[in-house]
Amino acid sequence: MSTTVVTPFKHEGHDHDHCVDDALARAERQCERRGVRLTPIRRRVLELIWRRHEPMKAYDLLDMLRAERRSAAPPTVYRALDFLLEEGLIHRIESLNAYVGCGDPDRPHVGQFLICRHCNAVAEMNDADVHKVLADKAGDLGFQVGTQTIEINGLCPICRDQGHALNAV
Amino acid sequence: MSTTVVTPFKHEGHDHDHCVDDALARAERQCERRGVRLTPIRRRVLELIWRRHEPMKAYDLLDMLRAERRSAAPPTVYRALDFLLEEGLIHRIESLNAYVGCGDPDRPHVGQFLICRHCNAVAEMNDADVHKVLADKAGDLGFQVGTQTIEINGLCPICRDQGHALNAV
DNA sequence: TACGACGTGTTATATTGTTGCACAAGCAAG
DNA sequence: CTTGCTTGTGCAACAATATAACACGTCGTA
Repeated sequence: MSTTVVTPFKHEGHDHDHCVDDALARAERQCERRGVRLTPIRRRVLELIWRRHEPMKAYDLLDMLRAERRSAAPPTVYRALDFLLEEGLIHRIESLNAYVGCGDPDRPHVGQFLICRHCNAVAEMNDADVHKVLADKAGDLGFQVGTQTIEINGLCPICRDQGHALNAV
Repeated sequence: MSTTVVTPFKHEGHDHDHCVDDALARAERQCERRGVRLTPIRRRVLELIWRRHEPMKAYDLLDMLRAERRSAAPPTVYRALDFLLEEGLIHRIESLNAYVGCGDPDRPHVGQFLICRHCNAVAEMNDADVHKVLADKAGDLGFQVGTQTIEINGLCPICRDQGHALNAV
């Protein structure tokens, strides 16, 4: 089984406070190791992203930031996001213009995302088979693969079990 | 081999006029069959997209439209794009906010795109193995797959052969 | 003819992301 | 410690992408 579940769906009963604290602690350790600064703004943005455990839009983050920091403006948020992306602490979901926390920031990687169209939950996989079959097929066409953007829209286990259907977006 | 190359890279020596005319003729036939109207605006937008054979941005299309139709405004372009997307005549590249022609509009499908970071050329694959491995892996996690967004950034055969490197974006 | 569906024109607005410059905070060399 | 460098932040404006709302026109058809 080559699947690594980097960030699972937020299942019922998971201790979300703990999950967020964990992510922040990991981020702090990693930044220290790398000699980069997880400043209060950057830390707060990362926390806001993890708190919701679903893709967060830049301007939603901005609104939240503004509630506690009068000076917050678009560049405030985008700079923090750029830093967090750079350090691998978050990923950008292209199909949503939104950002999610990364459960495994240590190694640089691109994620393979499963996005629930009903509840917006996101899980991140990192599956070597997926990566390989894409790289092989692209290679057959003479294409040299750089970064893969893979975003699957559908229904998460919980929403599926609740009888929500794919066709009704 | 489960790979279908829906739209190949524009290789040297390919007769681009013919390629564009073909795409337009196919589009016309398909719209007629379906009883929908490929109006002059819609046809022109489709033609502009095919002409360049690379991802086209909405506002670039708008600028071109405006050159020949004074009344063109953002809704003019976006309505045409919506129609063309709906009919499967073009695809949207999420990671670029751009649009490309589809070489096989007949059957509804989502494409798997190879995008050259050097020359911006795009090829569309539609590979059943890729689709299946993703669906299987997602299924293992209890996720029901709806639509797949797959966009691979890298180097097309020509740019690769010319010695361009991946790391230099 | 009258109606209804569809396509377009027009204006305004919403959403998402960037540039440029000034200032402040942390840090290292002398 | 202080000078100077690098990095982070404040702030104002702007650029790029996309949608809303409503009026009007065209065309097929009852």
